Amino acid sequence: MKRKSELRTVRPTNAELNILRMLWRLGPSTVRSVHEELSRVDRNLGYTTVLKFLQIMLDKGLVKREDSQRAHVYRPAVSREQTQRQLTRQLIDGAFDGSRSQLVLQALSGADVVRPEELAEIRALLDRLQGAQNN
Amino acid sequence: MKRKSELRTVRPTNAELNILRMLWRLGPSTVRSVHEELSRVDRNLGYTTVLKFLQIMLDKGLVKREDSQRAHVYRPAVSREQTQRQLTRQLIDGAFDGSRSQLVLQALSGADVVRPEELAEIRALLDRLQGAQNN
DNA sequence: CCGAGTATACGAAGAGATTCGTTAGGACAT
DNA sequence: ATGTCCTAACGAATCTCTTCGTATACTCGG
Repeated sequence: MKRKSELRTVRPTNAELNILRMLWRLGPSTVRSVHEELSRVDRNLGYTTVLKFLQIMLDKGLVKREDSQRAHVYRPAVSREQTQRQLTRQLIDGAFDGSRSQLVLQALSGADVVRPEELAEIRALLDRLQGAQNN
Repeated sequence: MKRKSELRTVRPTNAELNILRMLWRLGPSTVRSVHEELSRVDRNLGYTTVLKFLQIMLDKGLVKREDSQRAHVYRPAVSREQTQRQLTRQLIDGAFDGSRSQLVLQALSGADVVRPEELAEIRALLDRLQGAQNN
């Protein structure tokens, strides 16, 4: 069976997200590479399990693959940012009644350390938002 | 069967989260009330489906119930804030490589409108964070 | 050519999530 | 007492997620 029509991007499951994280970090990779990397975190995770997931994800359109070589090479078909947006939106809708800023408050209030550059970046965004609203 | 030992709070599933949202909004409610409210959003959602979920959630420790009346009254056993913390942490770990501020940036950058009070609150938090780090 | 090693493909088991149909019991008006 | 209406309880079907075992096929050194 070939991949489905995918009008919208499919939400990755937890296990799929673990694999996507690796692909985003490693770039195009064989099943073996992904498996080895994942094994660092999760010992006893089978090779064929990872293979199966990549096949499923290919079918869902979450990854692409180059199969001209014997060992197929997989790469993400969705960007990290796109996925972050998607999941963040779902969290906001599901648990924060649609309020972005409530999520921001929640995330910040739990922080103990934030790098200065990030603080600055956040402030810059706030300034832009405020500017946009005052005009 | 009575509820399990629950050392840690169980992660609510999507469907369970929908019901929790209603309970947080409505306060203690009968199955019927919850069902009616949910029906506004999701037509064709069976009454016994909601009932079943509430029973499952009772078993998981996500809700409590008062069954002295014929129509049992359910209320949340987990707070909205607690659940928001839990889910936010999972999102941060799963999709943002553990970086809180990256989530904040993501959430803010998608925003078009943020209420002034919230902006102020966010700034206040930023100030506190910055102060804590400079000392 | 053959066997060891490494790949993919496939199917299926087991757990969890979601959704109801059906059953049975209480309340109450007739 | 009986039928109607509401309620909870239960079991089960279906779907999705997660994980492998097994089969099969390619590659390369001897």
